[in-house]
Amino acid sequence: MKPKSITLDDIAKRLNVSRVTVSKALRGHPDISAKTAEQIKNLAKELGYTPNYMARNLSSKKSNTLGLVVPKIAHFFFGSLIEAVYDAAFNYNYEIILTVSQENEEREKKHIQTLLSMRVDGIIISISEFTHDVEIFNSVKKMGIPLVFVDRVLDIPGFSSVTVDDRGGAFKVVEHAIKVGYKNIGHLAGFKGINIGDKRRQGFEDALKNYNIPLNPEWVIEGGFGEEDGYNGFMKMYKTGNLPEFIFATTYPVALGAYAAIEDLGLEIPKDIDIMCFGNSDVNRFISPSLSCVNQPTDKLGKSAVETVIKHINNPNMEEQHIKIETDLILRETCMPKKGSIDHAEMSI
Amino acid sequence: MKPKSITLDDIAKRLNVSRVTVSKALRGHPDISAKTAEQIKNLAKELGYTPNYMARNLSSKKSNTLGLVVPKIAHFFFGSLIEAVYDAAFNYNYEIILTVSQENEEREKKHIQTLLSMRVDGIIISISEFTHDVEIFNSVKKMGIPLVFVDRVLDIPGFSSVTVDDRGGAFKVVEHAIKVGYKNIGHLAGFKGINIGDKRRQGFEDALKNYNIPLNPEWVIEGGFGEEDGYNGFMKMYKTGNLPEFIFATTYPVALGAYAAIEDLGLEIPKDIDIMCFGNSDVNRFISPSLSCVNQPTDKLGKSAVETVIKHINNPNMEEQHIKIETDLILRETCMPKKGSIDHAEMSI
DNA sequence: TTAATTAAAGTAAACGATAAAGTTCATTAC
DNA sequence: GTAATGAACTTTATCGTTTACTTTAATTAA
Repeated sequence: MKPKSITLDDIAKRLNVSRVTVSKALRGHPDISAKTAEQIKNLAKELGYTPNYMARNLSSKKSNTLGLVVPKIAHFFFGSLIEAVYDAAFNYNYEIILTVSQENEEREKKHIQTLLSMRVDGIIISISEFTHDVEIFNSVKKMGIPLVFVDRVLDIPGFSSVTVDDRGGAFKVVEHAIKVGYKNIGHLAGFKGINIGDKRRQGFEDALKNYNIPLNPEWVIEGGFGEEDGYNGFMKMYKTGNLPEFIFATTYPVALGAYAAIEDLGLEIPKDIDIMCFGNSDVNRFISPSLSCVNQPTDKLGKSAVETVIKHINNPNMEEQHIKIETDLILRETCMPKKGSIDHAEMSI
Repeated sequence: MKPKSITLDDIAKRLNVSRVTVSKALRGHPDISAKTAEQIKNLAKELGYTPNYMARNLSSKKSNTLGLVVPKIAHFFFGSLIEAVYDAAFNYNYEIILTVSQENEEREKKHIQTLLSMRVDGIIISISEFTHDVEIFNSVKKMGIPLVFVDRVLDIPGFSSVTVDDRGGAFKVVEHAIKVGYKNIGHLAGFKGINIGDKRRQGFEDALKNYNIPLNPEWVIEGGFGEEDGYNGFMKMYKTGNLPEFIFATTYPVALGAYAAIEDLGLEIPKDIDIMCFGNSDVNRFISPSLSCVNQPTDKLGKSAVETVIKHINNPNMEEQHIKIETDLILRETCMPKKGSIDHAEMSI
């Protein structure tokens, strides 16, 4: 039924050499003479030999594989991040095993277990919104598998991380709004207890403080990172009867939710309320008015994360590193000193 | 240095039973008494035993793993499709190995090779725009690994496929436009030689024929599936000095490119030119005017693809199946009989 | 000439599991 | 009372590689 696949032994027998000779030849080991190596390679190709990585990895105790855990895929930021990680891994000759937690701590835990069982050489993870349990990460450490956090990190010692400068990016946004002339500034904030929520809020507060602008607690709404959160958050703020002039949204879906609420309320951007957010996306460019934001360079994030795990793999004693990637503002039609139009020069994808 | 991980033998020795007893106990095999099984499970947990899938798979010749090959990730359609495949696989207890071809035939080939070497139990693939070489697919078949095409298929015998009804979906769009009252209808078409290009164009042509509307060849521009293609395609059409009233874009990025061109030309949608496209996205909802389209139900596509490979795996003699998923129109502000507004009820993500 | 070196293999063991085929002892059947 | 059955294990073989040693014969050094 299922055709038995060609093994090293099959090739060895036909050529009257040993299994090991074939193995070495195929891997370009210098032990083997050019002539023999060529014969072997030719026959391997002819027979359609396909190496069995399970056997190889079992024997060599190396899988050349990196595990990647993300909360979701169909999201601009994570989509780009994943793509960047794949690209970088490809260049270093590593395979990626991607798993998706769907923002679910249990599922995340299960995925990490699976990756460990697959004996990946290292793990890159962006944790779910709800991840608090540290235990699984300690098991990872116990097994001696390097793990690095990317973007969404858990603050536990012994692990490297690669993040964007969330605080700095948020600071930039609010500073920009202040320079544009706004004094009444609100924040649709993310959850507390996760770095992207905390640090962005911190940047928001720091910027206000830095420019001596009072913080109105009614203008800071804590919630999740999705569209509904933005919609509900804005509605909640509106119901206080007192809106700020400008809102800093903690993610772009939150901003989009706010857009929807604003339209439903018959308000106008930027006349009645202006807005910027953390994180770029397709929609930011195309929505009207196009949405200014602070950009997280996903390519750098992904590349750096891959490089960091690989360093840990090659040097098990390396100390933890905490890499911060700088953000940059992307200015579009919202929060503009003077009105412009969509900049088609930034067209991409 | 690297802590040696716990094996079945370690557990077996401590409990003075055989390795196999431990293996069976951990897998819930009925051979083992409840008492022994519990002891074993407890010790396994205590020691932090992590099964080694490489060894397991090598021995059992089953990996419980599906390979997935897609052209890109950071694209609404593929993002959703991937998520759907992961979800479905999760429910069937299969792991997914995702690889990304970046629309590159060579890379795609390499990835398939890797998946074969990993001994995945089956492969799901959406081919790149440029894939023509059939050879690699025949090697897959020779190895007896089931492969099913999803969305973008290669027309070769012996493989199952799951696609949306591209022709039918395109037909629906054009039919809708005709019913709205348009008679001068153009098409920003995709490449020939790939099903999504050919079938969508076919649906376009069929609809015109069906309603006795002449086809103006100047209004059919062939190109790729990206934003630039849409931009350039529209510009090309514009330069003929004769625009249709309505354009059917073969993908949503093509439509977005057209939007950009239309704005650059100082034209207005839908007054000067109306438009719909094949494929939904976030941006479709948020762009102004919001973009009507025919939706590809990615959840059904993904689920069906997974189910089909698994059927092949469990029944190696099963004949090829060609599953077509029906599409549905999503009507927004473009190509509307009467003007409406963004329907926030369809908010998601 | 003889010992040391080297190139090109080969041999044996190990990697960590599972599958298939025993073994043992207590029950049950008749 | 003896054979058949079944529960609960054990033994042995195998999966397809790689790793770490050997071996062999030829080459080089002194």
